[in-house]
Amino acid sequence: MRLTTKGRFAVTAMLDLALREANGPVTLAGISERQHISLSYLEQLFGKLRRRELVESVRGPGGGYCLARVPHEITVAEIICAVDEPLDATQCGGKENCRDEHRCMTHDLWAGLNRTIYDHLSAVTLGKLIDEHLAKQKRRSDNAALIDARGLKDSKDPSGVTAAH
Amino acid sequence: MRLTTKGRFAVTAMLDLALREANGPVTLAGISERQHISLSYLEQLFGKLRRRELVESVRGPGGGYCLARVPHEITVAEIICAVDEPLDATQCGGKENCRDEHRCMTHDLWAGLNRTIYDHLSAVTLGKLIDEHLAKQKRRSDNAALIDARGLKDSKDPSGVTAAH
DNA sequence: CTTTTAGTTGACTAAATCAGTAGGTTATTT
DNA sequence: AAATAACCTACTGATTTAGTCAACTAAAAG
Repeated sequence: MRLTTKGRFAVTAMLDLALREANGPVTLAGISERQHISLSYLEQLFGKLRRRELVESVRGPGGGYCLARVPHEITVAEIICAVDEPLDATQCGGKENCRDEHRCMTHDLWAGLNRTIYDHLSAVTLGKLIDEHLAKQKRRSDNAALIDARGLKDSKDPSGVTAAH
Repeated sequence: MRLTTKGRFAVTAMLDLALREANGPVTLAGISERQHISLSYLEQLFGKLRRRELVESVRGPGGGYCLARVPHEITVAEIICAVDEPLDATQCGGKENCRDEHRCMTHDLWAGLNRTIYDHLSAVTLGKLIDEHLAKQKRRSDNAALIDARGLKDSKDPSGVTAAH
């Protein structure tokens, strides 16, 4: 399992999608605007996410993407694996080539390490991230209500998921 | 924290070093041969490892590298961080640029994820890896002794850390 | 003192990946 | 028919990866 910005972009985009899909399909153009990720790059990422059946697409006007499963059944590990092409941790390239007496020393080492990281990221679902995000939202708005007791709210972005640069 | 083959090479090399340093300094040429990592690439990696004070060098004949600390005090996280240049997880580049109402959505997400992975890899020390490796060695040799009760041993590599391609 | 060993440094390279651009096509709604 | 938005391919510049090459310094052995 490899960890780069690519996977992070994908998780960010999926989180944006998850937070908004209640109102129907979410367009990539919208995600692109809110999260400041280029549209074409998103198209590439969502092509992979769709092929891995993490999202479903709806074409035409009013179309966009929806999650293919409920947020609590989509893990961060799945998202990252979908977009980051695999990394052959062992230089023997998987398992076949180690044909000396014992497998190359790093084999079990990396297999174990990969497992560890993968398990950890598998324990984190989109649903969990949403819950955390909303909890934070709530804390913030409670706080704001306390400080500014009058509450002059005219927010056009009630979900509060617009990226701040 | 980023995870690529570069960090894995470094950990592999450090493990080879740790398993052999009892007999004095270990040369990069030796590690190169055993683990099939190019000498020049190892030189680059060990330059960084030395600057981060994870290893110490001894020049001249009989020289090579030693661990700067005991194996149980060197973590996999340290090794990876030493060779992999850092990855600004949040596209706002750390913490300054998020100057809208709230920080960019991914900020806490990635900060938390980074922390998680880092903590996990910080819990794994070279010493631990050595113990696991030796335990595996022992199981294997016990097994071999059972199967081949005569024991025709003329191994030139008692440590058994030579990479199998 | 010379030679050999082995680390140290810097410049350079081919290949791969990252992030994005451009330009088109298909499907669906209005 | 026009507009929308997914889908697809090819291309690009920048960075990273993994590695080569060459010159240098420090220390030991002869």
